[in-house]
Amino acid sequence: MAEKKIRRRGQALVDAILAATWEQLQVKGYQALTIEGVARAAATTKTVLYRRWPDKAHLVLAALSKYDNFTGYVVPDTGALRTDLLDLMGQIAAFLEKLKGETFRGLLAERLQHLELDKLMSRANGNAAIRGIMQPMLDRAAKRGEITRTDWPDRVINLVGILLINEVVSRQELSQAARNEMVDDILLPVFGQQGNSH
Amino acid sequence: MAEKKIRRRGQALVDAILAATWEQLQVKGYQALTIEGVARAAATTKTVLYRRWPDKAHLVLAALSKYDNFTGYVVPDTGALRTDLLDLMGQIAAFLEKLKGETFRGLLAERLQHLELDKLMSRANGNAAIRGIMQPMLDRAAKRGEITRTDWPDRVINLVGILLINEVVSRQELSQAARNEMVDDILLPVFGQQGNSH
DNA sequence: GACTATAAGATACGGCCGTATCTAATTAAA
DNA sequence: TTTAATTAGATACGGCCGTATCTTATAGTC
Repeated sequence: MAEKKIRRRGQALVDAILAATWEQLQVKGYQALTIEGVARAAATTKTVLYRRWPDKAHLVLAALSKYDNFTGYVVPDTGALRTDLLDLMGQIAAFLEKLKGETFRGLLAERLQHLELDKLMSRANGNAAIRGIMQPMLDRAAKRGEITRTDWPDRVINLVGILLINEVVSRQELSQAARNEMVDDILLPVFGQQGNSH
Repeated sequence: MAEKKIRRRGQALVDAILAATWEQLQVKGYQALTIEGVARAAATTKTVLYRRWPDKAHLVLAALSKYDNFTGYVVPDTGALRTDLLDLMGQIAAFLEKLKGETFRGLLAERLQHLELDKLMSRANGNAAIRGIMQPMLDRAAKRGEITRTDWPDRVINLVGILLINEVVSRQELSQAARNEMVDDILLPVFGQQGNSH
C-alpha cells in the first residue's frame, strides 16, 4: 500500500535537474526562474540544488552548456581582415542570439555582482578565447600586407567582444548594419587598416 | 504619560531616508544594503520607501545625487586631442572612483535587469551627455588639423564611456596607464589621428 | 545478508522582497 | 473649528534566498 520512494542519484538526478532548469528557462525566462521553482519542477528540493551549484547563474550556465550546444568559434579565414572581423562578429552574434537577450543580460548582471563567474563566461566575455581567434586573423592580415602591427595588447584584442556586448546590452539587438559600423568605424582603424573600409 | 507620536512628512522625511541610505551605503556597501534596513535605520517602514522609489537602485541614486555631489563634466580644452581625451577620461574616472566600484557594479547590474534605469545612469553611461563634451573637442581638433572627420555616429562617440566602464568592471581599477593605452591604441586611431600617438 | 558511508529528501529558520490593507496623524479646505 | 483629503506608519501576506539539521534511501564493502 505504501508507495515506493525511489530516489534518483548522481548523474540521473543532475540530468533531471538540468532538464527542469532548461524547461523553466524557456517558460519563465532568466529573471523569473528561481532555484525553488526548478527544484519543484524537478521534484526535488533546493537543498539538493545548492549542494551542486552555488547560485542561479551557475545552474543556468550548466543547463545552457548541456542543451544549447555551445559549439566553439571557428577562426575566420575569408581572405581579408574586414570580412574576417565581420564573420567573427556574426559567430558571436549567433551565440548571443541563442541566449535570448534576457538570459544574457541576466547572466551578465550576475557576473557583475559575483565576479568569480568571470571564468565561466569567458566565451561571451572573450578573454583568452578571443585572442586565440584574433591572433591568427591578424597574423594573416599582416602577411597579406593589410596591417603592419600584430602585437596588440589584450585591451585591443578584446575590443570586438566589448563592442558586441555593449551593443546587446544597450540596444537589445545586434543588426548587421551595427556590426558593419563597428568594423569600419572602430575596429579597422584601430588595427591600422586605413583607406579601404569599404 | 503616552508618548507623542510625531510624524515626519514630505521633504523632512525624504531627507531622513536619504541620510539613512547614504549612511548604510558607506557602512554596508551596495550589495548588502536593503530597503528594509534603510527603513529601520530611518525609523520608518519600507512601505514609505516603496511609495517614493521603485527599487534599491533608484533609492541609492537619489542618495548619491544628494550627497556625492554629482558635478557635471567640463569640456576639456588642452590644445590637443590626445590630452583632451585623457583629461575627459580622468574626469570620468574620478566620478567612477567616487562610486566605490562595488556600488557602481551594483548599479550597473541593476541596470541590466531593469533597463529603464538607463536614463538615470546616463552620466556614467554617457548617451547624450558624452556627445556634448566630445563634439566640441573633436571640432577643435579638426580646426587644428589633427583630424579630418567630425561627424561620428553615436557608437563611436560613446566608445570612451564603454571602454572606461568595461575597464572598471573587468579589472576593478582604472589606472593612468590603462587610460593612456585606451587613448593611444584605440581612440586616437579611431578618430583618425595617426602617427603622433606619443 | 548485515554494516557503513554517502547522498537525497524533508523541514525549518531568519532575512528580504514587493504588495495590500488598515489606522492614525497631519495638513488643507470649508 | 469641524471636515475632508493626504500620507505616514503598522501589520500581514506569499514568495524566494541561502543555511542548517535531521531522517531515510541507496550504494559499496565486509
